[in-house]
Amino acid sequence: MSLDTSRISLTFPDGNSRDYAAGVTPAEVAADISKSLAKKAISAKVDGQHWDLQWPIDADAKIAINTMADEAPALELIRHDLAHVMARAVQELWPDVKVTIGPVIKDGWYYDFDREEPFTPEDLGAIEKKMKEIINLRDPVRTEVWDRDRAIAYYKANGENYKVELVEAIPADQKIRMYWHGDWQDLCRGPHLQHTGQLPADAFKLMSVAGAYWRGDSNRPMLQRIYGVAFRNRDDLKAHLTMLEEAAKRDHRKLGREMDLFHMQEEAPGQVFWHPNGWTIYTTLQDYMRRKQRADGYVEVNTPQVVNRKLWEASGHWDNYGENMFIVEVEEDHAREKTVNALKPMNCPCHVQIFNVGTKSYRDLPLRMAEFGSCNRYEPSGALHGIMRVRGFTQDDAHIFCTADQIEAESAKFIEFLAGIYADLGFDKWRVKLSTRPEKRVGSDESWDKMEAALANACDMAGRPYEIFEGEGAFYAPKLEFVLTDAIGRDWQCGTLQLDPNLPERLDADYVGADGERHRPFMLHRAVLGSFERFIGMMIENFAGRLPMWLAPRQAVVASIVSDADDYVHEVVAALKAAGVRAEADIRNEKINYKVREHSLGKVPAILAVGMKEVEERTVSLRRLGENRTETVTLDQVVADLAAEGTPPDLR
RNA sequence: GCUGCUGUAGCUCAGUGGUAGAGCACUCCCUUGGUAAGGGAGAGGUCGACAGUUCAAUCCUGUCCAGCAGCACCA
Repeated sequence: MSLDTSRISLTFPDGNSRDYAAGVTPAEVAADISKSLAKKAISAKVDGQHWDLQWPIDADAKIAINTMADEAPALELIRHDLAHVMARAVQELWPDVKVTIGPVIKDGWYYDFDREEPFTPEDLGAIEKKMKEIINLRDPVRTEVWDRDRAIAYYKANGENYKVELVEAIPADQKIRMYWHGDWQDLCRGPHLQHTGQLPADAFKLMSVAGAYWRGDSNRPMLQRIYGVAFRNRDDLKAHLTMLEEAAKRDHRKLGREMDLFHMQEEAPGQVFWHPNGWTIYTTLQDYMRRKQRADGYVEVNTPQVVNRKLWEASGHWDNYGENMFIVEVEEDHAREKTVNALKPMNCPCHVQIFNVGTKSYRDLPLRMAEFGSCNRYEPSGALHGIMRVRGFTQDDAHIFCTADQIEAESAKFIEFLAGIYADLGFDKWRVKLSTRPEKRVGSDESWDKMEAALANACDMAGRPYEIFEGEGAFYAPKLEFVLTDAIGRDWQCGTLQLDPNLPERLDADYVGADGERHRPFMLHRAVLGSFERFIGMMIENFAGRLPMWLAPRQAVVASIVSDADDYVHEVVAALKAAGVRAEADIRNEKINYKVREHSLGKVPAILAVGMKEVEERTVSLRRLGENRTETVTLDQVVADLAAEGTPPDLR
């Protein structure tokens, strides 16, 4: 601690410290250490904060000088400064374009522009070229702190209305930093590189252009957003582009076609035509879920698809979600008015109807009511995506009717149930999000305290850490969401556990308590997979089509090498089928190479080739998907092995 | 829903103001081949739908439908 306020002490990562005049910049500190460091430096870490090399340091601090070797700050600065460089390139090419915002995102950045003409792919090439020119200029970066009025006046004079709005939105206690490289100016809090020449001209790429609302608000103007990706060097960029190609190869829409799982067509947008192969996956998964649910104390029900609007009015869906419901109107000659129904968008109101039949006792609770409920929602056209976001789908839905006291134990029980299923399905990376009370809500703070605590405690009981998402809960109650991470690192929110004191109230559900009085039950909405359509789509991409044997629609193909082996092929198929293996014969007049290629592309886990040698020895030549070696196995052995591997995990 | 792009054979894609082509898949023939495409022949299309411009539209214009990317949405 230096006593003289004009002197400060900076401590380096190695523990040594040096004194400097207050207001020293990291650039000066770096220069003080070595000439080469001064040149290589890109930014600093000052008391844990990412610090521009030009920002003065006014008090004692820990300091570390960053170079391109420090991955996180390097990528941050590269992507950030490329956003500025891109904005400058655009304005140099088209001076009338207005700039807005350009943040760093995963793998890169974007920048939103206001321009009448749409950007074309050719424009992106021209912008990239201009960006490289700007990088080569090695223009130093300069920042200044301005006062608000000056910044507003400046942007007004330049006609940059979006920037005016941004400046006005900056909280009064925050500095307004103005940024330049060359003569080009932007509003930016930084930090930044020393000069544009520090940017890797060969390690970025402009990817796409798309519309985006100003400030994310669909009532405001639509801007044009250009996306870019950037890395520290060319190899990293190439690796990223290769990864994108790999992800494209996993696309469930492409694999769905190649594996003959399903198709979709214009006449039924957002709805799936399941083919035999795809439906096998679906029913296999559903059978598994049904067994798991039964074992966990659920009863299964089934409820109507077409339900009169009266029920949706009572549940509140008609008012709140009417626009997203499929309406079915029926004209009846004898009726005074036409009957208006809606296809059910969710199952809960129907489940309450079942609950409401007869008088329920506290002894009936908790009542776990499950349905593989077919739902239809009129999703906005732009939201549809393969079988992942559809208008007709089936949830692995259930509602647990319980008392307030039972919420915690039921929630914990559900988390364990879900954990077992994710493990069976091959997902070991998943996390829990706890969404808490939003600003607009109903119910007292005490009741929110209790509900949030119940969910948090349930996570603790199940031994699962959770992240809190403040204000993300529904207006009536908090919820848990279960997010799993797939094989290529993408997150999918699948499971959910939503508390609900609201719907039992609206639909007047009650039970008789031990005290002989009527009480309102709580409802827990819960799902593990979410929807079968989405979950299967996600699994196809996760496994790149190579589903675990028990879920693979075609588990084995027995292929003849010569037609004299055909009879034996049929015998092998029959033996496999008898053992419960989904097996097919391929005795087409084609070479074995051709058959192997076709079934490999079809992602069949086991190809059993049979020639005269196998016929004589009563063996098969087994080739597993993804391997290019083969193995000779006796018929009995291969039947036993494939049957065992094809057994669902809960039946092993 | 919004912005942009796209829509030609089952799939992937060429192409033209004078009503169309390739490869693969499909059917048939030859071939019986030992682990990722053997050879030949044939069949297959209201060029997304509807209007308009034109002597003539798959091609140009408009509207609609669907798909793709992003945004917004996701009870």
